[in-house]
Amino acid sequence: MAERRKQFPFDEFEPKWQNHWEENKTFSVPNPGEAGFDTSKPKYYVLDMFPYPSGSGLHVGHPEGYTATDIITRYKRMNGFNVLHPMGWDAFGLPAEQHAIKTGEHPRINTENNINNFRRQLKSLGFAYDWDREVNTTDPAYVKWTQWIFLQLYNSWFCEEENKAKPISELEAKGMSREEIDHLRLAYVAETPVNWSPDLGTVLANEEVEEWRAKGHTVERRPLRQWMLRITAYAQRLIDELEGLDWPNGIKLLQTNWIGRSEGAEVDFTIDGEKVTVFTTRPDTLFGATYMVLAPEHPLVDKITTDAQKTAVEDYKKTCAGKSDLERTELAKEKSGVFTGGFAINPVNGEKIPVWIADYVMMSYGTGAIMAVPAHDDRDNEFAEKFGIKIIEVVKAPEGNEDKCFTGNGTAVNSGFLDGLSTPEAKEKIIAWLEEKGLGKKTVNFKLRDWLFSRQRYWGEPFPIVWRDGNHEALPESELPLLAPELEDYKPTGTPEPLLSKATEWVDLGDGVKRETNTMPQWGGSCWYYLRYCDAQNDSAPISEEAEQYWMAKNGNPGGVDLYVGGTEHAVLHLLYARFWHKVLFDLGHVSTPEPFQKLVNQGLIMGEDGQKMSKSRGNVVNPDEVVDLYGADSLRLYEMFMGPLEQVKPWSMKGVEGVFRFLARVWRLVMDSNQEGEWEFSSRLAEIEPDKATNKVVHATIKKVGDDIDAMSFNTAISQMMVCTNELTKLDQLPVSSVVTLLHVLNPFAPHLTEELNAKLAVAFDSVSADDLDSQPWPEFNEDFLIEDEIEMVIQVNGKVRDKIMVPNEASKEEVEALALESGKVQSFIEGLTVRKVIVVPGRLVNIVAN
RNA sequence: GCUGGCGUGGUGGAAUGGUAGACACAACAGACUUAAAAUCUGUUGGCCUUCGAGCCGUGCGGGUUCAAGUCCCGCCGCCAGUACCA
Repeated sequence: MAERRKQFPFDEFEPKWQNHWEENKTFSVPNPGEAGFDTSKPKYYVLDMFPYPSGSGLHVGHPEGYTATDIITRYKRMNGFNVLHPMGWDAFGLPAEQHAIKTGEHPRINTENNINNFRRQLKSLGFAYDWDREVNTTDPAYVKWTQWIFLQLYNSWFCEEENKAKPISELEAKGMSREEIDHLRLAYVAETPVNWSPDLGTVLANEEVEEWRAKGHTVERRPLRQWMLRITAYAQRLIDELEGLDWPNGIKLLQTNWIGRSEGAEVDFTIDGEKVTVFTTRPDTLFGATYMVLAPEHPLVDKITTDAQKTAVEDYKKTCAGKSDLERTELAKEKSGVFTGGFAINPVNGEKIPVWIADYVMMSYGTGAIMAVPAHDDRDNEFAEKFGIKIIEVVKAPEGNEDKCFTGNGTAVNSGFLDGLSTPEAKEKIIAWLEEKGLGKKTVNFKLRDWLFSRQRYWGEPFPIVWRDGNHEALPESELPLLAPELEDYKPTGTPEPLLSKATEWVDLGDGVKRETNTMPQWGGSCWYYLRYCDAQNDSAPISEEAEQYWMAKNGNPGGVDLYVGGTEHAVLHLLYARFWHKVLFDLGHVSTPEPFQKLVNQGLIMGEDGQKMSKSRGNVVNPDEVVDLYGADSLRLYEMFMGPLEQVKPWSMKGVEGVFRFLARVWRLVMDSNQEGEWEFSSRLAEIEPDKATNKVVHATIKKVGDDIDAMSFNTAISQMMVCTNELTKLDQLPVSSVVTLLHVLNPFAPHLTEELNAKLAVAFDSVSADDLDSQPWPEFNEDFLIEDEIEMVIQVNGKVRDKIMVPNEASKEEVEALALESGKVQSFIEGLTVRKVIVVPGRLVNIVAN
């Protein structure tokens, strides 16, 4: 480690101010009805995506978003808002369970240790969190309400007519049977194929598979009985209600595509008198369907396969079943399939077309059967060419299109009564025709699948469910939280039997009643933590009505949280799941907004100095503790904001940290100098004098720009303006105290320790300086008058090229400016012999003389 | 393949259609110092120069405009996400 050269004593005053904030609970904010709550202030809710407290501690990527929200928090406080800015821990998770398997120690212990380390690190950065509202998803008091919300889902169904969730009790009142009701619940049990890892002892979400495989674990595909959440019921609302949110377009698009709405039609074909329904987005190409493909798992396959094809079909089905979805796509370079021997009848023209099975058709989407139109679908085209199936053109491409297989909109041909119609017209007409004949109907399909919600882990919320006579039953609210019992060992069972099944006493309730042994995934706790922060200590409800209505108030927008900052990795998972839960809670009347997060900002990844993604194996990971030790928390905060735009991916540079460190040292030296003995004393340049014009100008321009830039979350440019201001002040022989204090004010949200320290020192020596902490004082106002200059420099262009610069009086009219410009000697030499055609004057900026 | 995003000095980056390169890093030169560090000052896109200036320059090729890094069209490259979704 390099020798520390202390240019200012950050290692003394940073811990001092952190203790001061902690002791005074400076950043704790009361709820409505509590002592000290100021009803006159508007609210502002600034939220960070809470971290998983991993064993390796904070990464420099964490403080990037956290510093951004911290600046906003401090700035909004200074502008008169009640600001809610909390932090907590997404603490369930596989790593803690892995640790438990290795050591036999309860995962809670490891989790607590990691949380303590994370909390210490965050506090060492001086963030303005309200630590009284700290939330931990593994805390029994929190688990209780996660399970309570699950029961809300369990006890609800989705009413299609009203397009919202409603209580199950309504169905019971109608006299519906238990079986009918169980088919409608938002939380239900179903047998589905899942990613099962025997050595991890759990199923994994699709997106988790790669990560664990890379670490050497095996993952296989097998059908299991699982808890599912009916997120598909909300598919349309999850798309439509993105509309009013202030989110990056890319994220909205990602969610929209993930949900994957496609409009089309279901069309009924017949095979040996048996009806087969296909889904297509291009019903207008029905005349071009030259074969049909069924998914290998399609229930009709066995029925229609002829004896001659039986062996081939059976073999093909076996090959497909042995492949995971992943392998199925990895090996997807070449189309494969087998003819069943059966023929389907095309309802539009009575033609007999061969029926194939192929793995490019998925049982899980649409109807698991397609009509193949090789002339106008790339996949069908590839397949037909490989197997020599007829290709009939039924859409004429627009003039000039040379595509081998045209998939766009054109004009219908070879299509009987559709001929001559444009694609949209043809779609409409054929759908009307099918509906009239009872051969099909307009349909909407979504890619989104219901959410597989159970895991076989230990370290997760147990389901508050018991089984009696083969039926599931909810635990009464009074029995929550239901906590997992301690286990002798946490080793996986090796079978898909959940780990909790080892706790036989806990599971077996007598009389044949048994507990559900699956646990919830980590997403459960993170789906509603932003609500819990509003009322973190409440033990009679997840959140009180009053707290919800204040902190999650709409203020004219659909979302309750005013600003949510975090990484893009949660674009479709957490952000979709949380929206879904929120909508259910909204439908049931527990929350007052249809959306949880109004404004979303994604911070960009911080790369290593080598431009590669930071990773232990590359050895390019930067530890924030080390940076704080060498340069202080303010330097780390400031550097992360100065690197570039928040949303952008950018590489770390220790030299860059030194740069902002030098800047903070310059600010320090505005106030403090070191004397012969090396002790700090007040700078002799400081004086309680009126700033001159130039000083006022730069200081007030800084107030304005920093405020505007914080609003726009353009922190890097705000910092550069403060650097400009500091450089100007450094040049002065006599330094007005008021100007220095103003600079400290605007710098405070960025570098709170240094600025509070200097302000406190100045307050002792100068009567004009308030002894109050900067964070409790209002944001300084700028005076527009100071920004106006008597003379402004204007650029003179001839034919768009800069030829001269002149000073003109501020109040000069366009005509006067034009005259002055034309008088310029340099301009004269460039327009000599030319005719001036036009003169454009942009007030305060430039003059462009057009001549030829 | 598809969908997004992005291409500006040696580097990170700045620029309501209006002076391209703010601010910072690195580099070089100088001041201070016995010396180094720290600090301060200056230079730093390229070409050319008679030292006044001039010419070129924001991935490439076109276009719109008095004026384009910025808007439009067509390419090329990089990054991210996604993948047989009918």
